[in-house]
Amino acid sequence: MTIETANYHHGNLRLALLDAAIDQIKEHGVEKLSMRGIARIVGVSQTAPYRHFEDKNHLLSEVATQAFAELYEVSMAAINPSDSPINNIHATGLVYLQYAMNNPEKYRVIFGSRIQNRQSYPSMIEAGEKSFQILIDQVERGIEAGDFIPGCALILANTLWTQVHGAASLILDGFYIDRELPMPFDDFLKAQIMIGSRALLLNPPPISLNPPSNS
Amino acid sequence: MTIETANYHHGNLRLALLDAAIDQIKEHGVEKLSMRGIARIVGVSQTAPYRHFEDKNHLLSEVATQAFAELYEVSMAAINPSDSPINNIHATGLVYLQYAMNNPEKYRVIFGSRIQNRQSYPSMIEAGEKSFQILIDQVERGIEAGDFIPGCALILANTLWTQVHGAASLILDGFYIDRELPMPFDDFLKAQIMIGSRALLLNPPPISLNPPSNS
DNA sequence: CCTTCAATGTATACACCGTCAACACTATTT
DNA sequence: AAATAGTGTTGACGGTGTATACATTGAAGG
Repeated sequence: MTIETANYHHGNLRLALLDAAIDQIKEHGVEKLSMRGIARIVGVSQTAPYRHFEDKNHLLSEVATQAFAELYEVSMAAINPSDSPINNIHATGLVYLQYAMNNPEKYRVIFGSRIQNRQSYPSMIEAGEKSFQILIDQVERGIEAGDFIPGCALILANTLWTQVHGAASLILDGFYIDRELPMPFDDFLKAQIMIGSRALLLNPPPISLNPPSNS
Repeated sequence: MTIETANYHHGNLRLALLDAAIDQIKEHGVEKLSMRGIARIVGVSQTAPYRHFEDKNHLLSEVATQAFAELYEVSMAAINPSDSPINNIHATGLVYLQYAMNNPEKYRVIFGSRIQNRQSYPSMIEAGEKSFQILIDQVERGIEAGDFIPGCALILANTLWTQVHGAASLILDGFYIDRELPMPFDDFLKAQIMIGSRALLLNPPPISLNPPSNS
């Protein structure tokens, strides 16, 4: 209860450890995160974290859950219910990529293979599904409106997800650092999203890529 | 030269270490790979590997280069020069995904964040670019034939790559283990590829997803 | 042929890591 | 006031990547 117990009992070690972990991940990447390291930062003994997290994997799964929640927030904020599904998809795709680029190490925690046994962390999975549901909703709207390929919304939403996740991964893994692109990077991202989502349209408009895309 | 020097000098430690490393990666994943471990397997001292690989990162980059080469091989084998670009793209996409699923740990070495400073391993980068070039070539053919969106082949090829890489990542990271799909997994993969590549077509045919796709 | 030398191996050591077990302190409940 | 459950510490075990110094050897040059 008291903020300054100051001595033996930390007060809110659990939270402090999580914060320290996220900090370290942001700063030096998941690979460099260590249990002993965050204990040192928070100022407790090296085994204290184990009173609050069964092991490193459990800690990471909580970080991932939190990151998923953030991904959900930015995606949701990009949705405008009165706008068209395709526009909403463009918007969420863009903020998704921006989140990944602004939080590369957190994104890697979510999707990298650092966390094992994903299926045994249901609250993390759920947080991820919640974001995905945003996409499914928009796709369903598009199908109902007759704009998208009819059939299974889940499949279509999946192509969108894989598209944008693939782009995020490749970007974070440095595959575009040296490659010379024919347009500014930001336009490149938009073009990727536009093309990817074009696949969903029943009658996609003919487009060309040379003029830097005005829709 | 002699196969059985048997004692102090191993003969071809470098190769033996690489083999052991790939073996361990296949069996237990990159995360569990250790320099000491492969030294133990090969039967040399724990620091012997450092006579042949500057550090673990260099070793991994060689494994990745090798895996890229395999990816190139399977992709190239799926190309039939007399077939249409879109069909070739479908075919390479499928074998790409199959490679990823059959060699999950190797795929993770290539793309996971285990390897740092990618740009300082030019031969690895080159091996990757070579595979990517296959896609670019087919896209260029499609553009020239007037079937694909005109403009920049690199951008279009990239959407294909991100699509298929995103799918591979999500699959390997276990995101489809529990999700119930409306079709057999193999059809799911094909549907993803078909939809993704549909984005490139200037006048994509109207399709529906419910009948399990007969093209 | 013998010497020399670079290549390739080893032994030892340092500084980390995740995590277990035993013990110490403290807030809360009985 | 005593017991207990929660939270902290100390110390240890077995693992890791890698630097340093030393040993062995096959090949090259006198």
